[in-house]
Amino acid sequence: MKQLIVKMGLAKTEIFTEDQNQIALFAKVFGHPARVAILQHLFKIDTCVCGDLVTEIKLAQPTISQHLKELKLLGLIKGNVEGTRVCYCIDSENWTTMKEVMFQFLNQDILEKQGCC
Amino acid sequence: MKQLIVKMGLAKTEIFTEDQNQIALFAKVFGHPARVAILQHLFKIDTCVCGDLVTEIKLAQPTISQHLKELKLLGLIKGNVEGTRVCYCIDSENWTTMKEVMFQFLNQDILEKQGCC
DNA sequence: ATTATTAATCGTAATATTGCAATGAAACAA
DNA sequence: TTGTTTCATTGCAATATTACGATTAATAAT
Repeated sequence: MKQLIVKMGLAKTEIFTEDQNQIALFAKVFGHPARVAILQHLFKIDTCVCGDLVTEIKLAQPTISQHLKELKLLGLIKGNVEGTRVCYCIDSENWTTMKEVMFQFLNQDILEKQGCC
Repeated sequence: MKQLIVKMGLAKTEIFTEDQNQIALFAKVFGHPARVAILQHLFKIDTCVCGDLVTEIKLAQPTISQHLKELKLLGLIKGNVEGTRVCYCIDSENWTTMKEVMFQFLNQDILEKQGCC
C-alpha cells in the first residue's frame, strides 16, 4: 500500500521545457480580460497612466491593483511613484522579448497532413 | 441591511469588450504548459497524433484528455475517431484566425512616452 | 463470446484565481 | 497637526483549474 504524495490543482511545471513554461506564463497573464484591457489602455494613451485605470475599467481599486501587480511581476509594465500617484507604462524592452517568444509559438508552420484530418 | 449577490472568483466578462474577452479566452488556453506541449507536438509531427500524447507528455491519460477537450472546445484542434483510437491535429483555419487576433494585440505600437517612464 | 486497447467521463481532492471590503502607508494640502 | 488623496496590502469568500483513480464505452483482436 503505497503512500503517494500527489500535488493537484497545480501545473507540473517540472515535466515541461523552459520554453513551454515561459510561453504558458506569458499567456496566462493575458488570460484575463481585465489585464488585456489594462494593457490596451496603456498602449492607447500617449503618456503614462496615473490612476485612470480604476475609472476606465469597472472593477474595484484593489482588484485593478492586483492585476497591475501581476503584470509588473512579469516585467511587462513599469510603475513610477509620483507623489501620491503611481504612473504605469509598458516596459517596451520586455514587451518585445515576450513578443518574440509568443510569435515563435504562434507562427509555427502547419505542415501538410497525410490522412485522417 | 442590503443583500448583495456578488460573483467572485469569476471574470466579469460583461464589462469588457468582445475583443478583450476573445483575446483572454485564446490566451487562457495557452496558459498551461501541457497544452503548449500538446500543440507543439501536433505541429512537429508530420501526421495526426493518435494517442502518442500520453507517452509523450508525462501526465495521466484523463489529464491529457481533459486538456485536449479544452483545445477542441476552442476549435484549435480537430479529433477524428479511427477505430479505438482518436487522431488529433491542428485546425489550421481556426489557428490562423486565432493568430490574427493575437497578433493584433501583441503587435500594438509603443508610442513615445512623455515624462515619467 | 471473451479479452485487450484506447480514450472519454465521473468523482473528488488540492490548489489557484478573482473580486472586494477594510485597512494601512505615504505624500500632499490646509 | 489634521485631513485628503492615492494606491498597496490583508483577509476572506466564491469559483475555477489541475490532476488522477475508477469507471465506462466503443472497437479490435483472439
